[in-house]
Amino acid sequence: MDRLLPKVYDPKTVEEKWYRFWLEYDYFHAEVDAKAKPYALVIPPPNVTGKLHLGHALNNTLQDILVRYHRMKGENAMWIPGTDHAGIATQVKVEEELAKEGTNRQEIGREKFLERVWQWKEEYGGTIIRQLKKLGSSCDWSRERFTMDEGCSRAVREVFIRLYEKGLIYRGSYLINWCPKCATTLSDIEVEHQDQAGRLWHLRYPLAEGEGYIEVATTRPETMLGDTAVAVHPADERYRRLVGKKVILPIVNREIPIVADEMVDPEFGTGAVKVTPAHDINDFEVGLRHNLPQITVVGFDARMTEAAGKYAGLDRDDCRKKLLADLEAGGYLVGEEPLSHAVGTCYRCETVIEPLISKQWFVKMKPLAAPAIKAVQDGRIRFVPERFTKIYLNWMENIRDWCISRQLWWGHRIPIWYCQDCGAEIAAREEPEACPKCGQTSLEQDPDVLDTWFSSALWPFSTMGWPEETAELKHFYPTAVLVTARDIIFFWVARMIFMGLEFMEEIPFHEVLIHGLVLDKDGKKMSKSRPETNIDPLDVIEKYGADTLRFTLATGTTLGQDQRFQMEKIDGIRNFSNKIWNAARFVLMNLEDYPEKVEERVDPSALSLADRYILSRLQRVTAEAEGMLNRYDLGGFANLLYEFIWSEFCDWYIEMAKPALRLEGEAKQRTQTVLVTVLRQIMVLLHPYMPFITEEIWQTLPHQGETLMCAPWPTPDQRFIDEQAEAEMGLIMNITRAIRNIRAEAGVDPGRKVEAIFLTPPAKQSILTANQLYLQTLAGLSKMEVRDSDTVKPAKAMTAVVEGVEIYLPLAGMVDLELELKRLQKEQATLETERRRLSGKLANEQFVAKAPPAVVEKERKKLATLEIDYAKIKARLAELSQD
RNA sequence: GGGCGAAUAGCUCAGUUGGGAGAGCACUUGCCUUACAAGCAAGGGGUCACAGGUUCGAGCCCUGUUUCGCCCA
Repeated sequence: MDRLLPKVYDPKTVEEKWYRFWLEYDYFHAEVDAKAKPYALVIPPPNVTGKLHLGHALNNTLQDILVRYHRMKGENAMWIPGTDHAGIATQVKVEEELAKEGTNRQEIGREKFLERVWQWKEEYGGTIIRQLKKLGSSCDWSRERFTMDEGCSRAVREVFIRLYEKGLIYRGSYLINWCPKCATTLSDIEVEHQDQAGRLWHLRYPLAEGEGYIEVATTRPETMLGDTAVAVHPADERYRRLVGKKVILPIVNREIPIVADEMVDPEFGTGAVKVTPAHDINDFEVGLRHNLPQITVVGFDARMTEAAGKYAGLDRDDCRKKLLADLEAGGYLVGEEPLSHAVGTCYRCETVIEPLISKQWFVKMKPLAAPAIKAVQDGRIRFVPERFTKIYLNWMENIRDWCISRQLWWGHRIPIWYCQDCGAEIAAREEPEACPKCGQTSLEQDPDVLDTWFSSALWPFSTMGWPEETAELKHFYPTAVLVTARDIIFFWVARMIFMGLEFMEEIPFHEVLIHGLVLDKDGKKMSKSRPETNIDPLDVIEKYGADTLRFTLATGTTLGQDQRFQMEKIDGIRNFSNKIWNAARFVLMNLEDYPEKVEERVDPSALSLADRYILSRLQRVTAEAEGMLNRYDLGGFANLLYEFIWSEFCDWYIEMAKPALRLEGEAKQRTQTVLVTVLRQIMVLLHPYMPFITEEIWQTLPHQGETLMCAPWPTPDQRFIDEQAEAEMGLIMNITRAIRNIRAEAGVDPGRKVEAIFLTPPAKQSILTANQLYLQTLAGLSKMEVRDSDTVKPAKAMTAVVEGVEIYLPLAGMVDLELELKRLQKEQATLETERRRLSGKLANEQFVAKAPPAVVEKERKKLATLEIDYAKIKARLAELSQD
């Protein structure tokens, strides 16, 4: 039987082998099965703009952990993968490519351009899928989707038409956010507010009648060309008498009214503001309330329009300079002050947004938001961590209508046609042949496309075949949990919720798991502008393996908290992988004479202390680990397993198994059985985190079944929970540590075996004698003697006291009296501090009266053992001082 | 301006109903001990940001302050 493994774990070949194996046997695929408990996830579809980054790696690792865990629990686990067409982002990328070739989209035309984008999608979409596979993601690849594939597109049209027919989609002229560089509208949340150092200019507008003026403050003087009023707060005494009067707009010489509106903050600036309804959202609303004209002075190209008079054609920034000069010359500019203020910028290209009035398509949000608010309020959808509930609700409760049309070519074309003859507006699922009103055939489709997030909002049900009433929808919808980062709660999570409720009449998922971002080693966001901070997950996988990357990311996860990514951590987990590998090597090396078909039921009545201890701990870890998974403490799980494997299984149990394996017959076989049992169960528990190495090892160990990924998830076996074994083992461990400590401090050569004498109360004698083998091996003892406490103490020896057991190491010729005194004095001091603390606490009547009895009892016991150890150390010190 | 998060060992971070301050890395010392030197053993290192309060008892709960980060307006 050749089961020997190489000394250093090589993830590369192993990972490729098993992923191919899983695919070949179709283990990732889930069928609709009415008898099974469904567990469905839909992937947050990565943008086809480029490659995956570490944030994606984290996101998909967490999802894969959950899916694999639930699959092993016997649930019908299904994970739908896919990608997002990412309208603006992708279009920009392809346009950049065209620019390099010396052309642009207008030149090659819409059709050719779209062909190019599809090519791009094929290339990068493919890359993303390959990356997900490298990571080990157990997605059902037969269900892979794309937000612009035929099915999703059909769902988009269906949703649009239904909302349109319900009156929830409308077209109208409103102030929208315009990105001059991307040349498209943006929704409110696609505008990012950046604090910039700006200026606040004070301008004087002369009153139309009589002397005097009103002073306004503005950060955008160039828009004054489009001013149609000045506004003050109705309660502002300073201006009360001016309300209703008129001022002359300088330079332009237009007469505009002074109006009173609650919007104005009397504290800010001069308390009087210029009103430009065509270029500011607040002003726009003031304009509507007061019936003010809208004069557009900045155009779609960010240049001044004809309405700007002599400034027409100037760039908005140049216009500002020139205008300020003119205002100053005319005596209208009375001052300026520095001001830090938030400027709206495009979330894709960071260009300053121009608010403009434009005719666009909107979704009416209030009726859709109401049920989406309720679903979260009444707990049908739960955010994890809980604090994100408030963020969601706050946004949803203050939601404004959603501008969904984009002046792009890449996306879902708006399913509206305009009759060129009668002007009718026709909403249709498929291209209509003739106008239903006038019968003419010259129809033109709206040139715009829909916001990318419109299609991703449908993802949980469009991927399952909606609007057909498919078996998938019946079985798998709603999905179990949505796993995502907090930055797309508004963009995506919120919209899926209201779309799901509207069209499926059911929530899209029961829980929303929000994880943190992956930051660089300095705690900053990784960004494209600082490529040196960007770590490519594929490079990490190439060098260290996917298991290591996954475990590193998972172990750093605390609910909703960001994590820094550091290569030192990767090294540590790589070492952990190797540790597991070598533990498996050890077990396999010791299975030569282990019968292949051995009955592996461990008999609890015939086990050594070490066996009982590790089996008991295994049950506890199994129980605790599952609890952690169920409350999404995925980082806690990783740390628990790390600690259990490295320190309890490897450092203690395997070390104790070594002498046991040198025994003959049943004793040896029992140890082999326990080693195999524990290691195999560890592989099962760890599989969702490290699918590859665990499968490799599991397959090499005696096992049942074809693949670990479908092996049953273990439940703790109460029969093996053994408090006594844990306590006794604790004593053995503490004694071992104490002896090792003495040896190290006395400078005993590590290879040298020494003699030990234990003076112990009768209750603990049998524990020591029964576990002689372990103590001798682990502590390096040549022989050991166990005596009653009250027998004669060895004279020249190093000493320690552990839980009432006195340890004497008569190190012939090596006992340094001074050193020993120092050691014992230090130990005495430590015990003394602790003893004082405890006795003080217990002397406190309030504590004894008010603390829970269990706590008091615990402290009493602690003090009791402490007192004994303390007394023994003290006595020993007295003895030594006498000599 | 409003909201949220963070502040714990030199560094990065855990710490789940309030009851013994922990891990990894780094550091010191000694070991190639037949699974693993990507390892083993032993060790040093903390006013839990600050100030109050509640409590028998606070890293944890309450109030306020400071610094950093994020979101919203």
